[in-house]
Amino acid sequence: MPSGGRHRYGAPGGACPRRISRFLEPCLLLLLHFEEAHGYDLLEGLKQFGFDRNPVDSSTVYRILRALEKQGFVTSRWEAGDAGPARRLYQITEEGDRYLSWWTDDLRETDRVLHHFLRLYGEHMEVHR
Amino acid sequence: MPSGGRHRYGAPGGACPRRISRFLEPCLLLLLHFEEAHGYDLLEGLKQFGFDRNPVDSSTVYRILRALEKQGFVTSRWEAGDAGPARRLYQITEEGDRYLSWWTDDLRETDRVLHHFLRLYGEHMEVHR
DNA sequence: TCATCTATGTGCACGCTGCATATAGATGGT
DNA sequence: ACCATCTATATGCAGCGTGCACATAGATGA
Repeated sequence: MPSGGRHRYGAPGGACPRRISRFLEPCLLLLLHFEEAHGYDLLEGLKQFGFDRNPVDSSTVYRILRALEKQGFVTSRWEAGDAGPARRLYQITEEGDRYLSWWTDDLRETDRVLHHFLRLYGEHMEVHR
Repeated sequence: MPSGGRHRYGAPGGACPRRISRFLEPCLLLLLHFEEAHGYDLLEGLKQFGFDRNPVDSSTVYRILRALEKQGFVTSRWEAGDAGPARRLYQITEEGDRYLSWWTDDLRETDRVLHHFLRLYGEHMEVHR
């Protein structure tokens, strides 16, 4: 469920209903807080955040990284490839740290709302069949 | 934070980064599982789901309700207004019940992913300052 | 030479959603 | 009678996020 055809408003296909809007952004920042990395590897690191079932599109990742750089949340430098083509190595900035912290607070609020919904659903369904 | 100007990718303003994509849909279905209601009152009921800080736009609610009806997840009938204009009274269907159940499973998955992120963040930040 | 893998990027189209606006019956004040 | 206001539903438009198709290009191996 939803079983068959693709319909708007509530079917996997197109945008996934599961995903939190712009969730990729804090995930990338967290991964970069662990260690500097380049986009191609970040794609791997993202899998643990539920992006294995619903794989991430690489173009989206690169676009977010460029946007984050434009806003000063990360910096990048070209790394000459000893194996393979050149690649951007991304690094989080102090402002990026703060932005990640803000994002996390925001996600905690999302979590609260989500719990409210799930608790309400559970309590209600306990009674009504 | 984010402090000043409006920038894409991570600022309240425009779409709220907090919100789960299409979250209104399961909220409306849950409220309708409690009892039949019309759109204008559902706007009130939504406030408990974090839509008080970031108020819901009524047009969005009405559009979702019509879409849900089109797909057979809810039905509506006109109720002659003894006070005020006529209004649609919405009722969830059995298929709507199943759809809500599917949505809830999906939100539980979101919850797991969210917890993974928050736990990782917490553990990491415990060490690194 | 050519397919393939690594790595990054652009163009386009579609869905979700907020804002402005339209419609219209009912209510109440001047 | 007129007009503002509240209730209630709905449409048009525009912007953002994002997936898909495709482009680019260096390196590797058959």
